[in-house]
Amino acid sequence: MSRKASPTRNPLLHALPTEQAQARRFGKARTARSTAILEDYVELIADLIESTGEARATDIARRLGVSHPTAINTIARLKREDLATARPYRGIFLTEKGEALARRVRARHRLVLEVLLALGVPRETAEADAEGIEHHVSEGTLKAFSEFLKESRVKKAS
Amino acid sequence: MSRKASPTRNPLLHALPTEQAQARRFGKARTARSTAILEDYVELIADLIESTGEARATDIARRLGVSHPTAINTIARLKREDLATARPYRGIFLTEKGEALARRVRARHRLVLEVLLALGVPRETAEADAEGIEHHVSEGTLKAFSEFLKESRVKKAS
DNA sequence: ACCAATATGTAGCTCAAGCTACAATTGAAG
DNA sequence: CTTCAATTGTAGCTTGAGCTACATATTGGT
Repeated sequence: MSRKASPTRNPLLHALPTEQAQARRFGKARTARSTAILEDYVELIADLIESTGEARATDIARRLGVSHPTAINTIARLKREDLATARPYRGIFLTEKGEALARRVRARHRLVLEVLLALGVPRETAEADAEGIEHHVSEGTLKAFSEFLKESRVKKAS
Repeated sequence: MSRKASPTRNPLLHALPTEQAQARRFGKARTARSTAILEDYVELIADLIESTGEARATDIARRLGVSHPTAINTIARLKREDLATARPYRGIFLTEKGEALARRVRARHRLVLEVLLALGVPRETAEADAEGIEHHVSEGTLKAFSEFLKESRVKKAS
């Protein structure tokens, strides 16, 4: 095998991105993956507090479909990252930072869901896919999404 | 704290999904996250073989932005899952199963990218976000996406 | 034919996220 | 006020994905 530093051997058809560009993209995706779980928890905690008045570990675990120790471990990580607070046998609360993140995440989630629906994705499919997609939607894409929705609402109104 | 099995305490505003439904969705997202990496590797290997004639471990590592042992470990996982083959110091090849996955993944990737572009997302942003989003786009959503593209092409032609 | 650079492989670590099994605490109902 | 079911917490394991450091193999150039 060649020893040269990966010489792109071929002027090719649908050209690969440069190594650097591609590595940057994959890196972003990796970061998004690792924050996705924190975002899910924060969003869910906010939802639970808003709708039921409290966020309890078991409810979180059940809604995420994981065991309660898993939930507790991740909540510990939330505390480490200063996103949530919890004292033994009391409920879970969001810090200011956590609240701020929750607001951003929920707004993004709603927008992604609306776009999927506007594109004709069936409701249940859209709800499911949005759960995964949302974490990978950057500011730039969000912007385009809300523009698109604005337009498509105008069109519908006419 | 109550001992009752999470009684939804409140007839609420933008109602939470049921526990089961939500757990199902989060479960899907978790599965997607764990297969995302395999998909990335398979897609990249296919691209490398097509454009340079071979897929070498270092190139894969560099393009993913990870160390080469990480790449080698993951390639070992690909072998375990019967997606790729590799003999010591020879390049990496896809099995039939791997090729099939690569075809699906690349088609999905292209479609997601096109949709983002059609929605007005700037190219570089779209390329980056697609890398993360693609893994969470189900068949149903894909179908809607290709319908949408068909329509928007028709409109543009008029 | 050799040597040095590159590529590949191996060892051994960290961390996050999942799990099961068990212990401790709480609080509602009797 | 006791009891007991539910909740919460703890211990200890597995697996995947990342890393660094080191060892071995390959190969192009001299």
